[in-house]
Amino acid sequence: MARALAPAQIDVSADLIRAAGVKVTRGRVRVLDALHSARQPLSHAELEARLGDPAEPAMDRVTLYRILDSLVACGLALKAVDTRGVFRFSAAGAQRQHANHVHFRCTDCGGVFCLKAEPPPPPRLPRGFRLNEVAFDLRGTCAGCSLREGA
Amino acid sequence: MARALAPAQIDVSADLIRAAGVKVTRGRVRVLDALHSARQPLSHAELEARLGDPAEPAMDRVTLYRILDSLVACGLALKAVDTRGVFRFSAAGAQRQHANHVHFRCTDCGGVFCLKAEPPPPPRLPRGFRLNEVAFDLRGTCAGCSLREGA
DNA sequence: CCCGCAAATGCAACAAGGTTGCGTTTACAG
DNA sequence: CTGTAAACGCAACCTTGTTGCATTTGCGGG
Ligand SMILES: [Mn+2]
Ligand SMILES: [Mn+2]
Ligand SMILES: [Zn+2]
Ligand SMILES: [Zn+2]
Repeated sequence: MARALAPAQIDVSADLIRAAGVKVTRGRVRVLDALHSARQPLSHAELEARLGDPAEPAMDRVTLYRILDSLVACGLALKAVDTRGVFRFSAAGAQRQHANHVHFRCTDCGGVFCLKAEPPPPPRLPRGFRLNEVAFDLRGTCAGCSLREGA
Repeated sequence: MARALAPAQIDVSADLIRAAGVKVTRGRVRVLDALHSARQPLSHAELEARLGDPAEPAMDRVTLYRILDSLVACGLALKAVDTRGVFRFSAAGAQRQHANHVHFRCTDCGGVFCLKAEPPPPPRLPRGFRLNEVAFDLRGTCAGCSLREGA
């Protein structure tokens, strides 16, 4: 009861996981759902907080690490290190939606913020070079961290 | 005795440190020397190993962290995170020259190419955000790799 | 529907990298 | 030379991430 989800919408994550050839577990589905509904790459700690569903029995810290590793291994998630040296995870496929705008990376908390502006056109490349991706990243301190530390 | 150093060469690090407006200590001089003579950015662990001078009393782990922080704070060293999430330090001045132009990173061979173009002006930031650094990186395959693989 | 087994999970212990608190020592301005 | 703020050494602590092992679970095959 109280399970009001659009039938066409449920189990998208489960299907992806099955298609990737690994076991479909409650944990993997929850984590992949969280990654899909996130607007920026999430750290292990942020995921743990976001997964705090009172109904669910709160998954183990190590299990979350292993789930993330398995999602990366089968190509469903991407892993990258942030400015603080902490790993952040994002749903694969979601990265293309971040291709066309600028990102701000807080050197203090490691947070990633999507800005509205789109990246400027790339300069002319030397002969023979093939462009694949443009990364226009701004680094500094976010509003929260600036406040907290900024005297 | 046994102190055979070219007179013009000695104390360059000490002078830099003094000019930066912080106290000149044996530890800071040793670390800045090590950073200057390194060919790549060094991690805390690598520095600790490299500083294993039997004559000196082997500086404390925490002190090394604090020395590195102080060198970064006064602009004599740069701190960056590597792909494993570990901080690496380098003498400033070496990289300063790469601050004001665009880079192309070959995803195939890992090479970094400096382009002539300077990075475009950053977009307006949300309220409270403080900008420190702008990175405009292009990713793709360089001329050599494009040729070799480009069938 | 049930079984068996590999894969996944939970828990405890561990490890590396980094930070904090505090008493002692040291650089250096006056 | 002296006083003092800054730097140092040491112990304890924290966060992020990993490993070993016993228990549970997804799921293919009967
Ligand atoms: Mn984005
Ligand atoms: Mn350059
Ligand atoms: Zn921040
Ligand atoms: Zn290349």
